[in-house]
Amino acid sequence: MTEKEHSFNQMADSPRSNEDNFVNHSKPLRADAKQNREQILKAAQKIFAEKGLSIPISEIANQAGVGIGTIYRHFPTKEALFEAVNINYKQRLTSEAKSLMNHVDPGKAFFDLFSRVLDEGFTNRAWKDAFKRGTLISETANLGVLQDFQSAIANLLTRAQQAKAVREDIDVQDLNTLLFSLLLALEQQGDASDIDRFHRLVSIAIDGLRCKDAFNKSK
Amino acid sequence: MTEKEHSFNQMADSPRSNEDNFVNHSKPLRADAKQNREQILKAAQKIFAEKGLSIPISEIANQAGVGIGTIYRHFPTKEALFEAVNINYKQRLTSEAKSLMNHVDPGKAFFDLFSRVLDEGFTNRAWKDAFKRGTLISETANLGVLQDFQSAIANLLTRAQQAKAVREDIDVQDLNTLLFSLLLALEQQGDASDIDRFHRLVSIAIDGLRCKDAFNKSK
DNA sequence: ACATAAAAGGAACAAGTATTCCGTTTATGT
DNA sequence: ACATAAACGGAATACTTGTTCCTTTTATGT
Repeated sequence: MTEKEHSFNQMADSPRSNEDNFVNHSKPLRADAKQNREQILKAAQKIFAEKGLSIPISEIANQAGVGIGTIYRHFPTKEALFEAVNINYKQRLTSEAKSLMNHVDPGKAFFDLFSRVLDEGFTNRAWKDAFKRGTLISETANLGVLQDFQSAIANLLTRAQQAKAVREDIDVQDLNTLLFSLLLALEQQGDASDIDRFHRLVSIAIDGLRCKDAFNKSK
Repeated sequence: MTEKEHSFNQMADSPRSNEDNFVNHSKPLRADAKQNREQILKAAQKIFAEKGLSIPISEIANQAGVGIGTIYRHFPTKEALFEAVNINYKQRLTSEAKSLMNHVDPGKAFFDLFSRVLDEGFTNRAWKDAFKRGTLISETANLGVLQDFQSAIANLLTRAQQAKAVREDIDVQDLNTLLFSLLLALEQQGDASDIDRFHRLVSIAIDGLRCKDAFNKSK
């Protein structure tokens, strides 16, 4: 195994005390602390997007110009930091989805969102990894964001199906899995930057999703 | 990160001495050693297929009823063991591909192989992982097997394209990536056993791969 | 049976990295 | 300026898992 990839696992199984190990951002917050928090989020956003969930937390600390301890003061786990960063992407895409819900052409609206999600993933590794983990959001607190996202997609899918633009035998879960699989597709094979190949794959998926109406070629 | 998955990485960077640390299977081989070797391969085949490359080597040792040291006596690295197991799958599928090369219907031949590869991956996690790693085979010694496999697929693809059964803008690499992505698709989402969903995805891919001849719906 | 080289086994080691702990530094109100 | 709680930093800890090393066991030929 010559590969030099970073690890995915090994987050401690049961943190000994999550009590007040990190700031309970509910009331005050000292000036420098606030600034550091922002630096951490900015650094995390950048690095997670570039390298994905797998980079060591220490790199984010470096990039942010703070110590490891400081990160843990602000976020209880690496996971929590990851989510804090990713929730933005989700909200952005959700609002795009919502604005597409009233588009005159349900088919176009659907495929537009489909492409948007894929484009985001193509350039944003954090988004890919979030998809990869299944749980787009696990915090109970942010459950709403996930539900919004899912229901926006479901809505677009249903409308497109009713308009006979998308095959009717699939559900949101299928869609999710399909998106996921395409996002991961280019992770392998050396040049993950081959955008042409990526577009060809997306094109295959889109054609495959189209409603075949009546004229199905026999098997 | 509550997930309890096993690790993917962390194989030592540069083994200190691979000289004669393991048996140089070229001449003799004591009776018990031979038997153990087979036990190890059998166990590895089973466990890798079930759990993928990520299970700890110690589990294979347990399953095989031998010590860890014994495994390393036979195979220089975990990687080497994995390859020893996987080479079989590749040879099997390659011979299937070759026998399809003379099929009367190039389109059917192509899609049959396509499905076969996916079915194998659906039930065999080792195969999925092998795909995932990009390097289906890295040993120079076994390079031929990989080339056979690739060229068999390339042949089927080309014939299908010439017969206007498959869209012409894709190459073997695209195909590889597509297969890979579908194989990974179900790794996420709890029930990896949802064969119906899997078939729906494969169906989408197949429809997307079909040649659209002339009547392309406008965008 | 015996000698001996082959083989087995598994404790010890190496490495990567998330998380904790605690002594030191700093912002803030008085 | 000062006191003090808040925040910081990063070495130490914990834990996982591939690989090595060396002692003990065993097959095999005589």
